[in-house]
Amino acid sequence: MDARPERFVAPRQQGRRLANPLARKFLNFRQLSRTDEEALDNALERVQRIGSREDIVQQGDAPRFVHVILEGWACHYKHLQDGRRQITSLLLPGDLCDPPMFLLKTAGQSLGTLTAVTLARIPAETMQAITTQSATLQECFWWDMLVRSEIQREWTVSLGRRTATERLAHLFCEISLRLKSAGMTNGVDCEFPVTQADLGDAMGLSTVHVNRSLQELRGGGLVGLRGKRLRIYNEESLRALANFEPSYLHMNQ
Amino acid sequence: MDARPERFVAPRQQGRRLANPLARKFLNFRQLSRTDEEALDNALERVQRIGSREDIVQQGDAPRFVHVILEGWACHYKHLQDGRRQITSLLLPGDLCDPPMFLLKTAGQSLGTLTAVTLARIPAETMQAITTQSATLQECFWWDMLVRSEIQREWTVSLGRRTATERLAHLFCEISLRLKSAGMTNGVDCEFPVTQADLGDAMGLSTVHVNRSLQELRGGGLVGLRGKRLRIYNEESLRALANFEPSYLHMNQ
DNA sequence: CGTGGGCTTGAGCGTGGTCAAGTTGGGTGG
DNA sequence: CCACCCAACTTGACCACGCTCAAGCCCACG
Repeated sequence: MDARPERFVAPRQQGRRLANPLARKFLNFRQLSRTDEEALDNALERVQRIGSREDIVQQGDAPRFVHVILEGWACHYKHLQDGRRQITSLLLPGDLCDPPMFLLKTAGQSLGTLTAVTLARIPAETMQAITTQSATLQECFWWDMLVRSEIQREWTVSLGRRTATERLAHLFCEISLRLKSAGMTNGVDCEFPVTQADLGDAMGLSTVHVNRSLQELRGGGLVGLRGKRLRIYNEESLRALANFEPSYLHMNQ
Repeated sequence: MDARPERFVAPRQQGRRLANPLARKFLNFRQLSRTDEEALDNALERVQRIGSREDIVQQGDAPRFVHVILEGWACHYKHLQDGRRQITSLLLPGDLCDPPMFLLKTAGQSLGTLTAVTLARIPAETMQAITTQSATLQECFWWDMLVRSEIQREWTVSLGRRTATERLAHLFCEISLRLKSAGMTNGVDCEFPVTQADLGDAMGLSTVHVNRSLQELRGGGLVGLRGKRLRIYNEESLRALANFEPSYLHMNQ
């Protein structure tokens, strides 16, 4: 795990200030004052790179930071003792990994990377500080938490009541939209660096069945998934198949 | 829906102040000052009674209140258009139904009762007020949200990777503990006013299969479930079967 | 050029679903 | 207090979605 501490510097582009990925996400909910934005920039510290398939937080650890993904994908997961694994959430660039978890004494689930990841973190005290200083930021963190919770609920619906193909279709719709809000796709073509085994662990399916369901989606001309890229050929049909209602993601309020 | 507005009055018992169910729950996390406790008592307003199987909030509604269950059971759920239903969470006495959801423009899922329910509510403005006035209360609400989120994650694990019997066993362990923390059971015998159909909708199973799995648990001498009461005969085996690790509920920190 | 991780395919099986018919029992009205 | 009724529960027969095991394939990487 080659960590190399350095302060986060929000990239600037074409003269226009490009918000850091977290600020960018919050903009879906609220305008941020210059002060808020700076507070947020300063809060992110110790940018570090972590390899693929490594743990950032392990089950039982005492949480001391809020992590933010800058690049790469990660996930929360849990192992049962006989080896079964369930991925409970997927974390994309710009995502907060563990909103004020340090209010809890121990992390309930592990947080691991799916690809190489660049991440920043906010120490508990900083979190406390910026959150008491700015009511807006406080609401932003709440908002983020509420949205993740909606996503989690929707996963519950998928795992409980959707068929294998529906689940995958629904997940593709969700991820595509989330990446779009992070400015990482035009909605047609995006990175999707997740193995079929991972997909299975996320959607409660076996690898084999993921593969076959994927073929069904491909066969219907709905999506393409090759070489870590997802292509959505027919978004309308995909959404119809998945019964996808984007409102739960609460984008562009 | 016979609503009869009245202010919430915390019951007193044997000289010792008995906290309102919300305060009581928060005590799992933090001591509350007298001021905090009073603020909380005053925040709860318009106690009302709602019949069984009615909606408190419907999908798409604009949230304006945080509801607190005083008596009875409720649930969040979602219908798919072909009639499939998934219950995404179970709400017990003392539970907050929708933490600061009014930060979101619309409710993603419906909130309905499973039994007759007595509930109080906190208006958005009050929520704002008590939360800015007391850092402790603010943390309490965060804590509650984080715990619900852990529960939600554990459901994801159940639906994704546990067998039917394991799911039910795990749920029984969870509910029993949650009721215990609400002071509503000694850990052996508790109310369980949920039909097998509801259980199926919660755990992603058909009613028929719930029934058969239940018989398996009964046959093993682990639990009894009759007449809206749950009896846990052999907690140890039940937990072992379910692979139940109570830490995710973060009780008695 | 070789190797291993990830993907694909096939065959057989099992958990859990569906459909349909009873049975039980709590709650209501006579 | 009993009779009735309907919702909830139970059982059986059959079926299918998705799992397991096993083998082979592809291709990115060293």
